[in-house]
Amino acid sequence: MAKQVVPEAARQRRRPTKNGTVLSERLIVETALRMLREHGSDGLTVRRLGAALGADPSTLYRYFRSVDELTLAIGDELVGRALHGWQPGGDWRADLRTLGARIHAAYLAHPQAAVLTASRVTGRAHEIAADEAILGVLRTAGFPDDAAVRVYHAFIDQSLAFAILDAATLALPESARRADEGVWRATYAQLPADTHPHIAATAGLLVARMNRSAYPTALEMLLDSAAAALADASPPAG
Amino acid sequence: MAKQVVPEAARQRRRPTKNGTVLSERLIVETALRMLREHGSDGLTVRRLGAALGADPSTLYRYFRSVDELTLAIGDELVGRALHGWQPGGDWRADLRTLGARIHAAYLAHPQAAVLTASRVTGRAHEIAADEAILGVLRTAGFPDDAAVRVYHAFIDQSLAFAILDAATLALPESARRADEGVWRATYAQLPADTHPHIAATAGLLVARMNRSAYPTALEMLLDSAAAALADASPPAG
DNA sequence: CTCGTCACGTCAATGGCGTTGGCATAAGCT
DNA sequence: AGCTTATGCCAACGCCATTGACGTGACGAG
Repeated sequence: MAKQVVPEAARQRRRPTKNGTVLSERLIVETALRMLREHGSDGLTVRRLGAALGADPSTLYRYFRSVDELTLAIGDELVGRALHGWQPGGDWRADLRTLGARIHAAYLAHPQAAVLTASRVTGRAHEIAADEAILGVLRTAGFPDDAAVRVYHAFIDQSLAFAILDAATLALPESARRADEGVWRATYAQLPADTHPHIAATAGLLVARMNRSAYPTALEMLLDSAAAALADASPPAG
Repeated sequence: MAKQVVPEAARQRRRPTKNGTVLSERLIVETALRMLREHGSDGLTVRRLGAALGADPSTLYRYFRSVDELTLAIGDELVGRALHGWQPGGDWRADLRTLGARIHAAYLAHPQAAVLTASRVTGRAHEIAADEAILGVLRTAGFPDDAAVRVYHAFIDQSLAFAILDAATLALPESARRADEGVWRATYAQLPADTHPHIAATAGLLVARMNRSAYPTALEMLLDSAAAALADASPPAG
């Protein structure tokens, strides 16, 4: 029989843990986010999370059926933070830029968490709100439904893909990051010109660009292409 | 003292394992790839990999210092398969399209492996060959070095980001995939129009597009933009 | 043909992990 | 005051990656 997990709203009879903290879904997610940031992707374990909260590890299963469910909650919290306080401004290009930048920033603020929840569909409140917001921007701007869905899809994919890619390099454990960086300097910068002429010729430029994000450029290309589609769909008024 | 890992070439005195198989770096990587495909991302463990090879788990540490190193080898194998037999054709746009498609395909053929190695720098042979190939295509086509590096960077990022994003949804454990799909049908398709008008209005279109990749479109946008940059840099001959 | 070396396979053990079922207890309702 | 039950704790299970000590068999040297 599946263990019962009572939804947050119905929770009532909280008992403090041994050391006095009072648990809640929110407190757990926030603590998990902090642990991810401070101790890396591998630093978050049920046992350590329990310890950080002063609670027995097994207690957390009263709030989340599994680490996977906790993961989804963390992801949705990230989306929630990204969208918090956002309002559409009326210019769809500016709106999409802002939304994209917010998502990107939220992910980069917690790269380890971002990587964990990459590509999952949470179906939780914040995620749904984000989808509704994006579709709303496009449809309000006059995109026909099918074009709106196309642009929505491309926008989501591009934002997520780049945010995750950027986050992934930030989220690597310190050791892996140093290893990867070492590989660049030790291997790429030293390749002889006779076997690898093109890398050798551009090694300096390559290393300099190493940690730049390609997202802003890609987003502008997407916006241009969407604008062209919109112009086609709705011929200039008057 | 660090355990000694002898490079493949220097290996000599192979002894068959208990059940007769003769190990090699290549055999291990290929078995790992098969296990990933068949049993999912969580299905690959040192213990199970050992069992599949008929070898004691600890034996694998004679070939790879850690699972992380094995992971990098798997990633490089994927790149190697993607580029195998490829030759530049002289038209840089076509070449980049082909390279992108090959990488994309190789990743999608082993989504679990692709996700594992996402965003790592292996510094191994195949990866270096790929970088050299891409830079070669661009510089041979007449891109000045800085433009070549810019396009290279955008191309790599976009290819990898989308390949990984696409692979990630394929790579989820069966349970998570069913859960995510269920969320779409159960949650998104059922949202009432008064609270979520935009999702409700486009639910059908959204669900239909669910598993389409945004990569091809994004790649064409990138190629167009690169072509424009090239035209600026080298005014038409004649 | 013999012998020594040592690469490589195996064994056993360590400490960590997620997860579960049983139990005690205190919060809130009647 | 008494009952129900949500919630925290405990102990245990079967996994995991990794390591150090131990053999043993293949090979090169003579």
